[in-house]
Amino acid sequence: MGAVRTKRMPRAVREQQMLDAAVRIFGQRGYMAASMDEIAELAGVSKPLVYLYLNSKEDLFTACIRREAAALTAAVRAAVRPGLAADRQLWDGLRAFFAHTAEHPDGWSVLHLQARTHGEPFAAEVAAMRAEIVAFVTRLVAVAAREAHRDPDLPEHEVAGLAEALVGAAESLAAWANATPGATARQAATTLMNFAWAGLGNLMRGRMWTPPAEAEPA
Amino acid sequence: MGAVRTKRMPRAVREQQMLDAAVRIFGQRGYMAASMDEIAELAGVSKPLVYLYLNSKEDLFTACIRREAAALTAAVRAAVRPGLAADRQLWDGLRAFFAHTAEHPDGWSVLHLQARTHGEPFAAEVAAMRAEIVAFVTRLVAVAAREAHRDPDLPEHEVAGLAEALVGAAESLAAWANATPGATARQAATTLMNFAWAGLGNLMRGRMWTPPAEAEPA
Amino acid sequence: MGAVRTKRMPRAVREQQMLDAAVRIFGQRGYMAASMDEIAELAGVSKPLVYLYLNSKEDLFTACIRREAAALTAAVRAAVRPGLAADRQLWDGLRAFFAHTAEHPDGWSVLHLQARTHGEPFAAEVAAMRAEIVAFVTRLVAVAAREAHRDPDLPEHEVAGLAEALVGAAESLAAWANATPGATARQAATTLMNFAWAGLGNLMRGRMWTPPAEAEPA
Amino acid sequence: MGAVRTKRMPRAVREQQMLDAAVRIFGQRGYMAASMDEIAELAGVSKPLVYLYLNSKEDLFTACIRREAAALTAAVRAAVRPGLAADRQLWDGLRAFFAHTAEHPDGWSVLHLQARTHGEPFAAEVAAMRAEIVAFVTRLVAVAAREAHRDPDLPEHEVAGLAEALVGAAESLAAWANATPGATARQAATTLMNFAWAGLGNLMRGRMWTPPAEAEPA
DNA sequence: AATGAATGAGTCTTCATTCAT
DNA sequence: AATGAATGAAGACTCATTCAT
Repeated sequence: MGAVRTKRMPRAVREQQMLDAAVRIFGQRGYMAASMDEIAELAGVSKPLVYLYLNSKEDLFTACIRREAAALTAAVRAAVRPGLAADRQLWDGLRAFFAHTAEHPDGWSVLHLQARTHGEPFAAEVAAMRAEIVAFVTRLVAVAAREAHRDPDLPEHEVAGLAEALVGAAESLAAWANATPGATARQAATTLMNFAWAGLGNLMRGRMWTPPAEAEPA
Repeated sequence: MGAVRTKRMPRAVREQQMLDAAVRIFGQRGYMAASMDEIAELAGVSKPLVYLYLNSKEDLFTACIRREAAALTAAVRAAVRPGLAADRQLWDGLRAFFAHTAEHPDGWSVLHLQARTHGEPFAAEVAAMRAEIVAFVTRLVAVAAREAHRDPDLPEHEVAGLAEALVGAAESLAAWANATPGATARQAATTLMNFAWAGLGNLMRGRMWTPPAEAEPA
Repeated sequence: MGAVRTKRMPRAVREQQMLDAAVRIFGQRGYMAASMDEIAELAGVSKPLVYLYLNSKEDLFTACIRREAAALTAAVRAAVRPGLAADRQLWDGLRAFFAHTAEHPDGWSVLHLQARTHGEPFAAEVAAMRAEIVAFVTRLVAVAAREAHRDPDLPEHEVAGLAEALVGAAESLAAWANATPGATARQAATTLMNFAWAGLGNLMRGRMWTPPAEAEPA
Repeated sequence: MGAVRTKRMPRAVREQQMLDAAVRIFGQRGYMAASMDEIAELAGVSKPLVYLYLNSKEDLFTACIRREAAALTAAVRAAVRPGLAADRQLWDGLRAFFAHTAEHPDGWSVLHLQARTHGEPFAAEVAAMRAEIVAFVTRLVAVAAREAHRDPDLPEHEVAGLAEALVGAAESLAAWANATPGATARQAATTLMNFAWAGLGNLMRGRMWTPPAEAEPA
């Protein structure tokens, strides 16, 4: 079942094989349920070699997270052309995001599910990547506001919430798109653009939804 | 740290104590990392008693999921008054949702993070609850469409995607609101209503965002 | 599955119910694998009552062995009429033995298998019963020798070995007869009489089998 | 009490050490009462190594049964020379059998007592070996019948019962010889030959023991 | 006469990790 | 560059046994 035990490879190559195996196992079993034995076997190496190159289970998991985070952000970045209109940038980024997560379900599981389920060492790693993405989205919103000639009155933390909601919706849709047979990356992106961009547009034009006045005790 | 060992309680009471402890440990450590020893100690009972009443780690986890799912849906249902306008219903539901998750972070962690990270027995349990909520949201969207005199042309699976995105955004915001110091349930709900309802409103009026025509090879 | 929980019975009756259950469980699962829980449930009583009446697992097992041993020897004794010819006595005893073991397979399992598999406290109990039976057989052999007018030159320990072999063969045939569909107690007894009595007869008449002279080193 | 912890041995050697220890513990304590801890300590290894090589308690026990069964049949087979007369073959086989069981009491306990006391996985293993031995004895009886010019009228299942009785008697005598201080393998074999061969001889010549005619109701 | 509530101690099993080559 | 041999530590689960009523 494990990869054929090919002998004598340069370190860099072996490391990638190990990370490939680890991402697959971690993504499918979860961090705790994954066993170093299984990873080593799938990688086609002996366990001591895994330890020699990657030190420990924690380090190995961290390396997986970093590699997959880098791959995901790289995919998104490559798809976005800074010169274009804000909505076009968002659209391109979303499509790249959905496409990448669909093509790398184990990597996405590692980032979205597994890493967040286990304490600080790992969650922080993903938080960093997520912050980068949220920042990117926030920039787009700002640009859009400028394009719409809106006074920059949208309160700071309101924008943060919006970006958070958008990213959260995207993450959720990624899982949904992966699980739903007919759904494609393009459809998911369209749905989200409809849902989000229109809402954002309204906000830009100052049309906000107003909560009902309540006479609440307590 | 463990609860004081109070002696001789009726079974029903002890079971709740155990579930309380289990939700806390599972929520904080995750399913695999949680140890039955720790749960028993926190519950103030011996391990055999936990097994006598709850059978196994799996069954205990399932019981936690069920209890927390029931509590969450009950909280939301109690807040929504069916006679009111659709946006008001959504608003009330969202506030209850954010308030409940904020007050029960471990329960929310169990439902949102831990249960989904581990295979079918558990994920299915949460999926059932989620389906219920998505159905509720979908109904509201339908009502809104009727109120807006829109022809029921919104394609079926488009609506499913929208509801999915809305729920996903809400889930994401819940985590964000819990982690961000100044954020309150009310704010999170406001942000989401602005983001979502306005977008939905546009859709209802037929103003959709159109993807750019592309000349894509392959 | 357990007996119906009938309330308030005199102690003697309850004890028999418990022993019935215990013999069944011990006979089927073995001493170690049997659990007091299962025994109590099958007996239709709570566990503390079992302990109140029978003290401990060891004592319970010993009580089972004693009861079943007594029942078996009683059955054999009842079948044998001391006045008759030796071969007739053996024949009657064997038939009773095979019949009883066939009717009480769990009891026989307790005596023949389970009790011998676990250390001294229990093995001794069965050894006592077995000694009684061997003594009975030995007496019959002596009678037969007298009837055949043989000088009582058969060496003491040779007789012991013979009786041992006969009893061993009987025990073995009991298991075989229980496991073999068509076999009856009568057939098993006939086979054994043919096998044994003829051999004994020869011995009585001084026709022994002589081992080949060997020039063995070491 | 545990063997000295000798370091770094090839797997095959370690496995034998483990089996040695396991046979001893299983033979003395029984399958259930034996603890993997004790076996590992007696073998002079850590418990994980036992699991690494032998997988589980069940597998370890099965391995013990197989090894001891193979050793016993090998010992008997080596002693029997097919060209010789039937009684000589039986005599040689019996002596080898008694000698082997006397020299390997724990192995014999595993085969005769422990393996049969626990359910199908193990009992079947021993049954196979026993069947082989019974078949061997049956062949000898057939040869003897031919040598005695007897018409092959002995009914099939009568022969089966006879072989069963003979083997059972041998098994029983083995335990008796082991437990009785003065008894030797040679004596046990002599006793059994006298007991059995003479009886068989009579049968061959058609002198069977006839059960008394009975007027049995039902 | 009888039981619901409770536990100390032990069992099998697995895992991350290292040493010697 | 790579591995066969080995283990300390821990985790899920069970069991015989006892209180308090």
